[in-house]
Amino acid sequence: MVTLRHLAEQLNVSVSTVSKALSNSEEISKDTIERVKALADELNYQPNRVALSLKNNETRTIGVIVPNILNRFFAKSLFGIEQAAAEMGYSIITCMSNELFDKECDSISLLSNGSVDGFIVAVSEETLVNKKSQHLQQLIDKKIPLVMFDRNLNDITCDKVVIDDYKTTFDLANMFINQGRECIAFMSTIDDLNVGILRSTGYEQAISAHGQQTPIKLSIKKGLDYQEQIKEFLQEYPKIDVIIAADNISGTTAVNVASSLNYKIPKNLSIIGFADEVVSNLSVPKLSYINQNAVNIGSSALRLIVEKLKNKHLEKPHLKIKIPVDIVHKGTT
Amino acid sequence: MVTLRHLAEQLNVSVSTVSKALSNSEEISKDTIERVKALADELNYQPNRVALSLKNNETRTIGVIVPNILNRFFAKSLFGIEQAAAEMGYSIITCMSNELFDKECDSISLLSNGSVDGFIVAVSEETLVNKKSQHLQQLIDKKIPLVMFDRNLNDITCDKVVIDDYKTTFDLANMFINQGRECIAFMSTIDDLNVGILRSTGYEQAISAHGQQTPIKLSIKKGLDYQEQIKEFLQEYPKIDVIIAADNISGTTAVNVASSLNYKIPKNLSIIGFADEVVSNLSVPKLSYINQNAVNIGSSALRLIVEKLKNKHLEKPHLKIKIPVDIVHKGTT
DNA sequence: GTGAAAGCGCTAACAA
DNA sequence: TTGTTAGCGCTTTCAC
Repeated sequence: MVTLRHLAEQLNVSVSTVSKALSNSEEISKDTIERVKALADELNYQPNRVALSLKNNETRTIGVIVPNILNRFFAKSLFGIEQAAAEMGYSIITCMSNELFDKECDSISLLSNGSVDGFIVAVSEETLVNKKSQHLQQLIDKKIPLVMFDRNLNDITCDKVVIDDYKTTFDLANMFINQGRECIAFMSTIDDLNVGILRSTGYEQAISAHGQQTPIKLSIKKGLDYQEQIKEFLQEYPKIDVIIAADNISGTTAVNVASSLNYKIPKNLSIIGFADEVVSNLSVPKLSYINQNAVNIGSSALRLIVEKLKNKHLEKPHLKIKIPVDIVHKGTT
Repeated sequence: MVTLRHLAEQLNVSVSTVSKALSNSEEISKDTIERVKALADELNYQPNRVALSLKNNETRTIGVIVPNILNRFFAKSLFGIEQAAAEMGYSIITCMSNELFDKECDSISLLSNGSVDGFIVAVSEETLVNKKSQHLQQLIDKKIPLVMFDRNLNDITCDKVVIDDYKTTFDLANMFINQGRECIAFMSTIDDLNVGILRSTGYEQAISAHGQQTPIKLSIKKGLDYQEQIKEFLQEYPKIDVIIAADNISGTTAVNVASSLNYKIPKNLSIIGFADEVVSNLSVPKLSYINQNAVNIGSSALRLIVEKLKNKHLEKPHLKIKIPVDIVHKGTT
């Protein structure tokens, strides 16, 4: 690695002269600046980032902790985070909790020793279900900036980026009611998560408020065959004419299962899920979907934390940003 | 942030005493060690990682550059990398090239200034197609360890982790030939990538060697509707009784399109794709698949680079690790 | 216009 | 047993 000292020695000047020359200091003669820059270019000098971090007490790196990158929503969020980070000259260190509280704690403590300037976190299922928050509270106590997204804890006071899960399914159910649909069902693989509960409640309250229908819900179990569970559900409630799927897998699966059972979609059965363009294309007909704009969620979270870092002296109030969702009608509504 | 100096001042000892005490040095009295550790615990002291990095000239961080994390294969690879890294006490800084050469270069130069100890890279489509390799050659010249996986360049001499793409489709085609299938087709969305070409060639040579059939290939175009393209292909070649899909989207799509056209799967039409359990479950019947063991590829790459870092003084020959694939028969074969 | 020195937080050789 | 010092690579204040 080429250092300032290498340059200084070769040019017979001092390290500080080289440093100043490279930053175009007025103190240094034009001639020296040129000589220094020429050699720096030639040797492909790059200032050591670690030394700069130590000196400036900032790493320009953000720690990102997500539960599971195989979940397309988190993959997209991470994509948004990285993209925004690259634009702003930041790097991201990514850790995956695998939905485990302990791994989440380990990751946070591994990084909260100066490795990163702040954190973006979506907590694990375990953390959420057991409402554990000490590890995040510790960050706040240490005054390390924190932004939570999607999976957030009410106990923790920090900036948050979310979608309005409740309102989304509430509106959706009402939309179908207004279309004259008579048996609107709901299915979910994420019944234990706050976002899952909010989506479920939104659906339920819309149906109940209407008064003519009762909520019909399938809570899909993780270990078992999804297709079988959906098939049995459809057979148990043959009157179902709408399915609202709360996650990004069951919607597509439902379309394909229902098709194989010769349902006419969307004539006799409408299906909508939380998904995106790519997932939508995996079913015939193509799944209509709620686009959560995960990329946007991620980039908003990143910009928010960089904002906080730049104004660390100010004690700004904490924001809760709600990213709007899009309803995209394809072949199943 | 609590530093050694804080501890030292509070305890009226020197910084070096504190440092030694915390590392259980024999030089320090039991009593002092206890007092130091007690205070360190109380104040939740954590050694500053940046300072350690500067001192030791190693960051215990690996730079990971992938083309596109929304591709499930890379998401899984990244998962494997992170998991192995966490086990070995390493962090990863992730950059996404979005299949662009320039972004890839930027990421590499952003990180090759001491930010990371080494790189794990799967190059972008652009890099691959244009065979650009200067940016990677620069790493090698600087003696920064590099491991490439999946998308690798022949020009670059470094450690590599891959699967045997050619042999996989070659064997697959022969399997179907031996089953008596008479019209084996191939489809791909990745015809421009080396892995795509290898898979295509494997298929083609197996078919040609057999002599009774001619290769039938569909090169799926990115901008256009996948389902339409597959539908037209099936209608153009109604005799097709096997589809080998080279990527992780077209297999599932093909099953669902063929089902909607009333093909009897797998009786009259077998389909197999490069996919995994989760993707397989998205079609009815469930897609049979080649599991590339992406997680394993990722963790192998990580372990390989850590190995290199630990033996940086040794000039070991470069390895090319071939990760075996699994064929998983589900409902479409 | 240039250089010496201090300091970011840490470790380790050396001194006391 | 404890402390002093130097140094990792950099910036910046202060001398010259």
